[in-house]
This record gives sequence, structure tokens and C-alpha cells, in this order.
Amino acid sequence: MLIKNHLADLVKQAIAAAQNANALPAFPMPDVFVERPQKKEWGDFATSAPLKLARDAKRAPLQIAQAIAAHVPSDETVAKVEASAPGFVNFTLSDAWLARQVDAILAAGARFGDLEPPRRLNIQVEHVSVNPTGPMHVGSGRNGAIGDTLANVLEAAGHRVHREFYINDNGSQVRHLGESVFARYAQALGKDEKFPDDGYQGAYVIEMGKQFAQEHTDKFLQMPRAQAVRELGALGMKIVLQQLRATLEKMNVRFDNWFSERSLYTGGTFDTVFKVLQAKGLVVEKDGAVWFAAQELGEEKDAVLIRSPQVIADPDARPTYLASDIAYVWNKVAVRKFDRAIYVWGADHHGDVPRVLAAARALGLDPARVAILIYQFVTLKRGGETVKMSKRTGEFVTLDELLEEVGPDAVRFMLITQSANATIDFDLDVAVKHSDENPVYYVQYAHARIASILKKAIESGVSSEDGDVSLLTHPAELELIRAMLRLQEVVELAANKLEPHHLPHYAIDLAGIFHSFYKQCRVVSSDPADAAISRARLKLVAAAKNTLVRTLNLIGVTAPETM
RNA sequence: GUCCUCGUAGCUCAAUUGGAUAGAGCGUUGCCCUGCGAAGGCAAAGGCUGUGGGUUCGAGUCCCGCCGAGGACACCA
Repeated sequence: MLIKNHLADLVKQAIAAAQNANALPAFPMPDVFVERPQKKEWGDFATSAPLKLARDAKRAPLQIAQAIAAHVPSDETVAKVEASAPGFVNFTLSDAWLARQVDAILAAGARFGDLEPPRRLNIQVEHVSVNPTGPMHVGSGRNGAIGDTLANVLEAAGHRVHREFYINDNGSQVRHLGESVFARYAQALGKDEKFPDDGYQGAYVIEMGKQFAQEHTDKFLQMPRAQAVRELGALGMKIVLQQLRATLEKMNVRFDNWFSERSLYTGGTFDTVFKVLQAKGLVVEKDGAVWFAAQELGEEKDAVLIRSPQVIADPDARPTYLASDIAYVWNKVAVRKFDRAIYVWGADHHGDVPRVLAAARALGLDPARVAILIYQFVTLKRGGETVKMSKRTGEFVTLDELLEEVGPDAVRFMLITQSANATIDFDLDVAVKHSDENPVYYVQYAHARIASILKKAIESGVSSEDGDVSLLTHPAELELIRAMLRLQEVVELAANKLEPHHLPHYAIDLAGIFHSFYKQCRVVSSDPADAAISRARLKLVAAAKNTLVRTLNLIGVTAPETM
């Protein structure tokens, strides 16, 4: 159980006890929240409950705080309870209890920081899901960093998590890719084929054209053009998907499943949801197209589900992305029965959120089971100027290039450190030049330092065996323990609010507190008189390493032994 | 024009259901390595939280107006 929840219980007990003793008047038991105060003088935890109770209790807040403080039952975790103006109750944790937590952290090992949720949920995190038409750009990298870290955190919070990449293999983008590959392929064979105006101009398409010309000679020129475009598009997409997978793995992003959009049609899911919507009168035909009557559900306007034959000749290509999205949400929630389906979408899709949620409602799905996390864009700057990015023109900095220049750990850390709803301004010159000063190295350095201490201890024949943690009484030692114990709260916060950015901030804090401890407290000592404290501190340092490793793993970056 | 996100130290960003004197990193200035990794520590300077109102015991956080940045408003995805 989280300490703050335990303390909240103590506060409730104190309120009841104070009421029994007539120190407080009768009023219904409120919800009590305990939080971290800003100042050390205010202890480890505080509650502002007295301020909130003032009205109901018809007493001055400070008076209520004093009554509560006086009736908090004694508890092994708490050393001091104080009422403080204007109406807080402050808790200071017991030094002895804190010291004991070092053994607890070591015992928890790789599972330290895990929570036990009231109910273990099946959660799907679908993220990245970039069109498989070319190399990833940095924005999609942000998507992957957010999605994967979130998935890690939800697992730590005690849930079962399924990571999925949604392959847009049914849209016009893939057709454009096929057209582009076809043109490059024909050109590679010396044919004067016009490159489509809206084609993908990147060099990777030229490469594919050459490759296919070599592998298949003129096979695709011998078949009907439409068929060749389709088959080359499929081949091209396969290659792009392999590249995407490779790029994502560099960033430590992996998926349990790669889900085909097309399968929503071939597998009959779309037909099913279409009939459900039809039965509810939410499907209308207009101007030759089939529309989703979103207005009936309070949305601003209707949206096309299936385009008219006049606009798109190929029947397979007529459904819009919205048609797929509706079938997909049904597949996630109704068919695969995920308790929660989390989407990670870029800001350019935020306008689609209400329609998907409306569709979920229309299909009788609980909208609370669907969460769509929107993140803002990443803008790159180089030489003081914004780097414009467009896949069509092929002018963009790829994620691969960034990973190459800056390094996977730094990229992932930077993409996750900022809250999703803030845009990221990424100065490439600075990122490359000052990469040594990236916060991720600050954290990793703390880890490497600990690894070095542990190595030194082995060389010096000092062991943590039988280390007595009750000897850990130095303020810097206790400060470090306090910092380690915050991990669970950070996991809870990040999981509840779907805000993975809290993790790197915590990691920086923890590393800083470790560095400060290191400066103040000698761990491995050659003085025989220090033998006992050395053993205890080795335990402390091992616990700190455990905590750093866990935090870095959650963020998805490595914890190097040496740097 | 309507909607979404954002505006906090010189720069990049935090700030846990609205809580106490708004915090880090980088940069700047000054200290600290002849015992565990100086990719480090300690200290200083730096703020009317874009702006004007409002809500209340209390607002960076909630509401309204204005200014500024990015995004969305297709039979594109």
C-alpha cells in the first residue's frame, strides 16, 4: 500500500477519534487526500483536509488541524505529526522505518515500484501506427516513446498490457506508394514512366524500384498496370514495415501485435458494425456516398464512411479511415474485450476524437473504456531555422538519422520528458553538440557510479552481507531512501493520468539526490572502524541502483555499468 | 470564423483531484578532486507564471475577454 494512502487512513481514524472525544463536531467523513508538501520543514506528507473541512465543522482550520494532529494513532511509519497554519497537518516519517525500507527495496528487486491495483485490467496501448509509406520522422518517434513508456508504466501499475501497431494498409496512402514504386521500378528498367505528382519522392522509393527491377526483372510490366501497382505497393509496404520495426527496436519499442486495417474488412468486422449503425438509423446515403450520421449523436457534422463510386473507382478503396476506426474500436472493445483501449495520436488527429467516441457510444460501448491520448508536435531546428518536414517531398530528418546523431537513449529520454500536450522544440545543433549534457547522462552517470562502487567493494573485500540498515541515520542517507520510496507514487501518477513524462523528472531528482549523498557519505572505507557502516551503505547503494535501473527501464533507456 | 493544445528564470521545461515562500537542467558567477567515477557536489544571481477581469479561506492550475505560437475544421490519412 502506498504510504500516502496509509496516512490518509490515519487521518480518517484521527477525525473519528477527535469526534468521539468531542474535540471536533459531528460531520460526515470526508475523502482525505495526502500529498507531498513543497518544503522540507513541512515534513514528508501533508493534508489540507482541515482547510476543506472548515465550513462543515464550523471551526477555524488551524483548530481542526490541531484536533486531528492530536488524535492521529501512533504508527510505525510516523515520527511526528504537526498542525500548521493556515490549516495543514504535516507528517514526518520515522527514521527507523525509513532505514528498514532499504531491505524491503532490495527484497522487491526488479519488482520494486510495482503497484497492486484494486482490479487488474486488460489494457491495450495502440501507438505509433504511422502510415507504412516511408521512414519514420521524429513526431512518430515521440508517439512510440510515449506509447511504450505508458505501456511499461501500466504494467508496473499491475495491469496486463497489450502493445499494438495498427497498419494502415487499406488507405490511399498505400496506393500512392504503389504508384510511386511502380514509377521508380519502370524507370529503373529504362522506361520513361512519369512519376506521380502526389507520389513519395524519397530516395528510398528509388531504391525499392531498383531492387524490384533486379529481383523481378520486367514481371510487373507484363501484367495489367493496376495489378502491378497493387502488388508493388504491397511489396514496398512490406519493406517499409521491416524498416519501421528496425527503427523502433533501436528505440527499444516493441509490439505484441501488428494489426492490419485491411483485416477489418476481410474479416467481416466492418460489416458487423455497419449493420449495427444501420439498425440504429445512423447510416444515410447522400450524393452517392454513405455517411455516418454523427449529427444525430450531437456532433457538428456527418462524416463519410464510404466514398461514392464517382470519386473512387476501386470498391476496396472506398471506405474512409473513419469507417476503419469505427470497426477498429469495436474490434478492440467488443471483440477482443480489452477493459481499456488507449490510443496515442498526434495533434493533427485531435479533431477525430469526438467522432470515434461518438461511434463507440453508438455501438453501445462504454466510452470510459476508450482513452485517446493526444500529443503535440515536435519541431526541429537546425542552424536557428525550423526544419520543414514532409514525407511527400522527402525533405525531412528521419528518426533513424536522429537516433544515429544523438543516440537512442538520449532521443527517447528527450521525447518523453515533456508533457504530451506541450510542443517539443528540438534544436538539433544543441542536441548533437551538447549531447553529453543531456539529463539522461546525468541519470545514467549516477547508475554507473554505483556500479563502480559495488565493483570497488568486491575488490576491497567489503560485503553488504549482514549489513545493518538501522545504522543508516545520516540525513543524506535518509534523503536518498525517501527519494527511492517516491517511485511507487510516480508510477501511480503516471499510470492514472496517462502522463509518462513524470518518470524522467523523477529519475533526474533521484540521481541528483544520490550524487549529493555520494559527496557526503563514504561507502567503501578502508578504516576497520567503518566496517559496519560500510556494509549498511552498500545495501543502501544497491537499493539505489535497483531503483535507478527500474526507473530507467520504465522509460525504456539503458542503465550502463560504465560510461 | 469555430474548435483543440500551449504561453512559467536568458534558453529548454517541471510544478501530483485548486494548497503553504512557484522548482530543476542548460547558460552566467564564485568555491570544492593527493580515499569509492568532477559526465559530480556546494553556493549566488535570475520571476508581476503573456495580459485584463472573475470565482474562494487559497489560483501557474478553474471561468470569461484580449494578445501571441502550433494544430484541426475534405467523398486525405
